[in-house]
Amino acid sequence: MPIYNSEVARIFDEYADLLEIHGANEYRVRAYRTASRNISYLSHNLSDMIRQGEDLTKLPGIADDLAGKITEIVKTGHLSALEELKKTIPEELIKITRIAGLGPKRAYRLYYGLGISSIRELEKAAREGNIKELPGFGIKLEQAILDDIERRGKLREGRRVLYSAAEEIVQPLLAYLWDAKGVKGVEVAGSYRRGVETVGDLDILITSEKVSDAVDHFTSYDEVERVIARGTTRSSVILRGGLQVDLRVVPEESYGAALHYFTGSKAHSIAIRKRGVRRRLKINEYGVFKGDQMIAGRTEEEVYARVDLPYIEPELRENRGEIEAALRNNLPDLITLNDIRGDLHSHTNLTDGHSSLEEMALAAKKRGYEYLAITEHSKRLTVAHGLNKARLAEQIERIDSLNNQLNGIIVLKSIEVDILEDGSLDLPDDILKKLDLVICSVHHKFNLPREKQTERIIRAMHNPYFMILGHPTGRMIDERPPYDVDVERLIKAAKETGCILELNSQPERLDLDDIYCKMARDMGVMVAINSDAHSTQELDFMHYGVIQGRRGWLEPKNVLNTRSWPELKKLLQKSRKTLVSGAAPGNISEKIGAKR
DNA sequence: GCCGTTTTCGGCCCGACTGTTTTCAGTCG
Repeated sequence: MPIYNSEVARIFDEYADLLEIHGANEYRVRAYRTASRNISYLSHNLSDMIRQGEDLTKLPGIADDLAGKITEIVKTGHLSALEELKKTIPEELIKITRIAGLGPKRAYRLYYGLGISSIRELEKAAREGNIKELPGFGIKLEQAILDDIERRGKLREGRRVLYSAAEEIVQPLLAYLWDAKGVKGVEVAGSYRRGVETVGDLDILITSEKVSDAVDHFTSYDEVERVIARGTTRSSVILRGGLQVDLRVVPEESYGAALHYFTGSKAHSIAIRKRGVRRRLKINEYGVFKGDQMIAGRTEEEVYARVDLPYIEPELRENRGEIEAALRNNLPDLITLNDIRGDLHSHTNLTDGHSSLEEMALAAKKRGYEYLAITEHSKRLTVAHGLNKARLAEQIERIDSLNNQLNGIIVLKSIEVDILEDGSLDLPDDILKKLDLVICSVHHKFNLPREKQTERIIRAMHNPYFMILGHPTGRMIDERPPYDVDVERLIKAAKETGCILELNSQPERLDLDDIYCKMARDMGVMVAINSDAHSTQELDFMHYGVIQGRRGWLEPKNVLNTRSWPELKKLLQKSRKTLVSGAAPGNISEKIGAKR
């Protein structure tokens, strides 16, 4: 059973958590966290590196000690130092540090003072009034603990909200904040601005001539349930529904510095400030300082310029190589919604969609698209009334006739065909061959062992009509984990067989995720960003996919549906001819000119 | 525990806010 990078990263993170509670040197803790983060974004498998005798200390943040620990984990599946530590500190204490107001120090005191090692015990002790008696604790902290436990109960433990749900909250809140007297600027920062698929809280930045008015206006917003902090420059509230919103009021001359600082990510901010330190500059949310003198801060561009970097787009700010790319003058020219020329995945009311064929076509035209692929489910998916060969043949005729009537939009004859358990497709080649486009997806048997699931999909990719792998991991954020599949191998197989991977824009899917998008891009495999719309309105989901794609460093040239229909048609036909004629597997990505 | 334009030891990002304290520790982002 090979150990994956994510497992090594998880073990290092857990070790860091326990070390912190144990009171270890904070920089030692930080070293494990840094290593964990670096490992989880690595595009090479650590197991492979060790087997091939590569030097792990070449990796950032890894020296002899951690290289040894990685080797131990890869060879034995666990870390003995972590097992030892668990004997002195219960691992459940980690959960306690996630409660608002509690961190490692207080968790440790709760454990040694009252023997508390679980949320349940914590709640009981707080209700009985035992916590306020501990030194360093008091009545307010005790109440705050109870409040947070209750809030988590409502929200489900540690839940973050989908980006799309946060978007619904953000729009009216921003409009409301603009109404305050003296407001000169309002912007959302934080993970929302970086386009992260789920948002833990909202960070809003405001510039105003009347600071206290702005804070008053904010805290009296109709949706505010509770005010949890109220300072002169910062204020935090909990909205109905449980989402926390932090407001920061900043002066205009600091706006860029503040926006940069509060957009994060934390890792990116730290890396930027370290570059500042090396230049004897102090960078904080008020600006860039040389001694006591402020030398920049009105715009983000100014801040970057002071550490000799070009502007870096928010979606890239994760310290996953964007600073190094900026130094090489090699930042990606990120895709935008305007680059998208069509949608290659949609359904109609013939199967499980809600709009008619004509309605979908016209809605796509209205969005300025050149083409829309109607990709109904295939017969295996009975709950969705999937099409058999005869019904698909009828649909092909309907689309042909619709295309004769329509102007300015082309409907592609397509299918989202099921990949069966043995890796064959749910419809025969003789009908697939009549289509413009074939998406292949896994919709059942999610629980196959990793090896079998991976083989199943790779076998399907060798079918000459396989063009796009739909929602490659099947995950539903917060609802269903991805099926166990080796995505790195899928990307390699896509490269070999000339297949394209989908980035599905349904807000709870966003599958591929950002990290795998970048991996596909780095390996020269193209991505198709599709809405998977089941109604005309859902065509607008495309923008979620574009945001995720930007987080995955995708440029227009990496994305299939930035091509015009004639280009796309030529490429798909060419690719199919190569594959059907039995020649060596072609590579659509290379043919279309995807670089890198 | 890592790292090196302060290079093999000494530093490692920075400030606001709260609560529990009488000057600051802990948490948070």
